[in-house]
Formats: sequence, structure tokens, C-alpha cells
Amino acid sequence: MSQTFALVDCNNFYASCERLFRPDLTTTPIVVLSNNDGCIVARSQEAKQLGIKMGTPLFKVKDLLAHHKVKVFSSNYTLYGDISQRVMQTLETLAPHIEIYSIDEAFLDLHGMQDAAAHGQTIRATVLKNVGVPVCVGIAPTKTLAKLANYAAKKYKATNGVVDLRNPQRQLKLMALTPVDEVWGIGRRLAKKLGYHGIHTALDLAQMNTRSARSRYSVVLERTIRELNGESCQPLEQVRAARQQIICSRSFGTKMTDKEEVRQAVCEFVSRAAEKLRRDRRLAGRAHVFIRTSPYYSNMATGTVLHPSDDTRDLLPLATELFDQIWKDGFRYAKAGVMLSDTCSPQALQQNLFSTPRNDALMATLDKVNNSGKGKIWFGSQRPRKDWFMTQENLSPAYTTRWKDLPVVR
DNA sequence: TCTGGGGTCCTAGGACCC
DNA sequence: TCTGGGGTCCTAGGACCC
Repeated sequence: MSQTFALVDCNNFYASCERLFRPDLTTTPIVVLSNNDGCIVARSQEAKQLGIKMGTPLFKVKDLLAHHKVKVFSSNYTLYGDISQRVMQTLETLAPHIEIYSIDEAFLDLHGMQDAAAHGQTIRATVLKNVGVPVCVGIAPTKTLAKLANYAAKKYKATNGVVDLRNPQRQLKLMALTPVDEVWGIGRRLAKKLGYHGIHTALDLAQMNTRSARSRYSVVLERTIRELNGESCQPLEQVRAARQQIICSRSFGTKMTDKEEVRQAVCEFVSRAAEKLRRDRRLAGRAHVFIRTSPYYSNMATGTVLHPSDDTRDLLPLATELFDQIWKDGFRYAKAGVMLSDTCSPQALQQNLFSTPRNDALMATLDKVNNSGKGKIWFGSQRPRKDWFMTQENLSPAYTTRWKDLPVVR
């Protein structure tokens, strides 16, 4: 019995979330900005039609946005995370097994279902009714084909948001029409390379010899080809693996030349990363610090955490040491960041003979205060001025997760 | 084209071992 | 010393994804 996957993907997710609580914006073009209000990471349908591209820096299109009265939002991850949970909870009632693939996508196990296309319509209607977010559904015997089906469901209006791609004839037809870079796993680099070898459509790729794909490219490409041919190589992953690394990095609004200032920024990143680590209930075994001045100089230093830890006081001195190793005077720094890796769970960690008992209560209190919205506690080495950190000029309220931001009905 | 931030997986090459 | 073969582990970097 062959498998059947459904890929459910929210339409213009962040823009749809913002619109949910602003019915006055139903027909207004909307864009959502990245963390630092740096560039555009989501657009409503109307904004897409204005030719605004994904990833465009805000300053490049400021005039265009103003001219067309586009509503601009800073990203509000608290809101998106909460709406995402509601979507996923609804999806869990619509299939025996689901894999949450990203904040706005999930694979559903529909194997053995007679009329999967009709069920696809049920999924659309139910999510729209329960949460208010429009979704599209792609159905196929492999994840890669389900992705492709979803692409078609979004692109071709006549599909009514659901494409059932279980029929091999339909698979061939769609693949012949689809540029190879729309295939899941084929990015810009690979698409260009494949183009040199005369592979332009998804069908060209599907017909490529798997053996030569493996030797000339990689096992990943081989797997993609097999999946395009209906051979499922990627099972549904119901349990999410714990994060292996945590990154906190920022581009600076204005270039930095002062060592002390950059060092303080790095310390701030360490604190943020450690906070995420504790939220995950993980310990880090390794820390990395990197700095960059656009094209000329970039460097990274890596160090081992003596005893894997989630304590900011352990990580801060190490990061400072690493920072000193890579710092060079006389450059104008554009970006810095910290990565914590080799994470493990506290249970998995063997008790070390020399490890001192950690003061978890202090870190817990610190996190509690910093997340309360009532104030911030920081270490002396951090940079208290955060003018360069998290610019959010157009933030929407946390409608669903903060009492005072609840929408009021008049 | 490097513009944002946060992730994953794979591979080539070096260090080191017998 | 650079001459054989075989293996493991680690790291940096490339490619992808959302």
C-alpha cells in the first residue's frame, strides 16, 4: 500500500495573521518585516502583485510602499507562534498523524483515504472556520511531490486550493510545466548548475539518472529525484528533534569600530542565546563567536564549555575570550553573532566529579523578570543601550497572548 | 544580488591512529 | 623520512529551507 502525504501550507502566513485582527485591512496590501525591520519577509497577495519581492530591504521599496499605501508591520512572533499552534491543533483533528514542518506548514498522513481531494477541501474549510487563516493543500505519494502539488494549488486558481497529485499522469503533466527551482531542495545554485546540463523543468530532473546525480551532485539530489518519481524516501517525522544549535546574531544599523561596544553586543547575544537554551531545557557544550565587516574581514572562534551549561555566567567569560581572539582593530564591523552548539539534555549529561552544583534558581528568576515586561536585568558586561537591537517601529499588539492587548468589541 | 535571522544536512579535507 | 593502505573523528564550508 503506497503512502499519501498532504502538505498543508498557510497562505501568506504572517500577513494573514496580521489581517486576522484587522478586518479593516482585508483588501489593503500588507508587508511584514524581518526582526530588525530590515527587509520584507512576508507579503499579502496584493503586495505580491505590486511586484514587491521576498527579502527586499525595506529602504529600497519605501517609496513604492508609501505610494501604494501598503500597511507595514514589524514581525510579531508571539502572535504568529500562537496562531500557528491553533492551526496545528486543528490539523491534528484531521489526520491520524502529522508532522509540524515549520511555523506555517505541516505534513499530514492521509494514507488509505479514499477521497483525499475532498478531505483536502474539508481541511481548508475547517482551518478557515476555526482559526481564520486560509491554507492550500497538496496531496501526493511523497513529500517532494506533495510540496509540488501545494505549489500548484497556490499558483493555479482553478484548483480551488487543493491539488491531488496521486495520479502519475498528472505528476508528469505538472512537472513538465514547473521550473526546476520550484522543486523542494533545489535552490538557486543547484538550479543554475543543473541548467548547464540542460535540466530546466522538474520533469527533466525526474528523468535524470540517479547514479550520476549522486556522483556529480549529492545523495540529497538523488533522493529528490527518487521522490519525484513517486518513491517515498522521507517518512513522516512525528517527533520534533531537539535543536542542535542556537544562534543569536544581528546586523548593526550603523557600523561599529569600538571594541568595547562590539564586545557588549556579543555579550548581549550570549544572554539571549542562553535564554533560548534554558527555554529548550538544554545545555550547550560549545560556543562560537563571529564578527564581520561586510566583504573584507570575517572570522569565527570556537570554544568548548568545560562542563556543558545553560548558565549565562559560564558562557559569558568564554564568549569574551573567543571574541578577544578574533577582534582586529581598524575595521568597521557590520555584524556579529553568537552560536551555542553541541547541545544536550541535562539528563543525558554524565555527572562530572568536579562539577559544582549550579544555581538554577538565579537563572530562572532572571528569565522570569526579563520576560515579565516589567523590567530587565542584565550582566555588567552586556550593553544596556539597545538602540541597535530589535528595531520594531510597526509592531502589532499581542492580541492573543497578552490580556491588555485583547481586541475590544464596541 | 548579500539584503535578515535562524535553522538543517552533507562533504571534503586535515589530524591522527595502526 | 613521504614511502603503503586503511580507518576514524572533527571542522569548515557549501547548499538548502522557512
